[in-house]
Amino acid sequence: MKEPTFPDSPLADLCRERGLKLTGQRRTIAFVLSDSDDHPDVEELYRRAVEVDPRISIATVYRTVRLFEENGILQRRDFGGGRARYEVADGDHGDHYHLIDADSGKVIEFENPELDALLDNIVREMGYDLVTTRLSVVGRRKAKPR
Amino acid sequence: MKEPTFPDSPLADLCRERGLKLTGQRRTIAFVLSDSDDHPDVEELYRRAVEVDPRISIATVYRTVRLFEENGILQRRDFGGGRARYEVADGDHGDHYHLIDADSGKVIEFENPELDALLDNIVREMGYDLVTTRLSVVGRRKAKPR
DNA sequence: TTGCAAATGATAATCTTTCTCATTAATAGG
DNA sequence: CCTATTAATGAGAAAGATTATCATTTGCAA
Repeated sequence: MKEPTFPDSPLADLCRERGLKLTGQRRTIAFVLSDSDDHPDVEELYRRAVEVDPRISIATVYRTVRLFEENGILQRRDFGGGRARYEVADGDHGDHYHLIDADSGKVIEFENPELDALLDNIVREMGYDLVTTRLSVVGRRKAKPR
Repeated sequence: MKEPTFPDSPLADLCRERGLKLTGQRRTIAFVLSDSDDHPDVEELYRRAVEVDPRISIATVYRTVRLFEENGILQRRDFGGGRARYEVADGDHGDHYHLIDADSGKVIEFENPELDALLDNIVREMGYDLVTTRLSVVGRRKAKPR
């Protein structure tokens, strides 16, 4: 059986750095994730992974995605629709947020330092340190963009 | 069989106002919801509803909760843990948000007009009208509150 | 009060995710 | 480089949450 060849992805390196065993499947999944700039669910990740290496099972995708989330490599998102979706975790810099088009369901990412700061403040004043922010706003395209 | 007697709740009125048929079960569920100030999941709602009127099935709770959500009476929340949780929808005034204790999982509600305004602004500048905000911040209690 | 469309109850079916367990593979040490 | 050990994987079963089915019941308008 032939091993598919592709370079180690940034996420694969991250995986090794965290002391996780870098198996072929994890290498593949990490590659696929590094290559994605959207928010795939597990089914979709599995589809993409199989393209790269058919010797992979959906159970492993579930396992890997969970492992990566526990290790801060991935973040799980819920945009409705019943299945969890994943994206590469933000670095130490600013978080990013999601605007969901109420009609099309399309997900638009945005950043906003002012929002970062305000949230940090609010949480601190309540006596907590901010760990994660899960924010998605649902919006409807304005009828008359001026 | 005896009908349980209790007054129409605010949510029951809302239900009628929206032109939804006010069945005994919906009246019961609305009552239970009006009486709750937490974020019960369907199982928990079912438990509370059965207390009031045992002639109710969990299927109906699922159906009602979905109906109420579609009609803007309830909002569905995801705090992790695999099941959807529900709360009475905010009025036209300010939204409210959730701080989740990272260690205990406890949900703490808060409001913040500044945050309302900022989100509204951000979304407007992206060409959208804000429909709903889903925000929960996960925080960890500070070790040394000064 | 009656008729009918809609809602309900009980349970089957579906969908997503996790678990089980026999097999396979990664890695440290020789 | 080879081997042993320990963890990861594959395939499918199982679990958990939610939705669908269909015969029966009920709200509500006429």
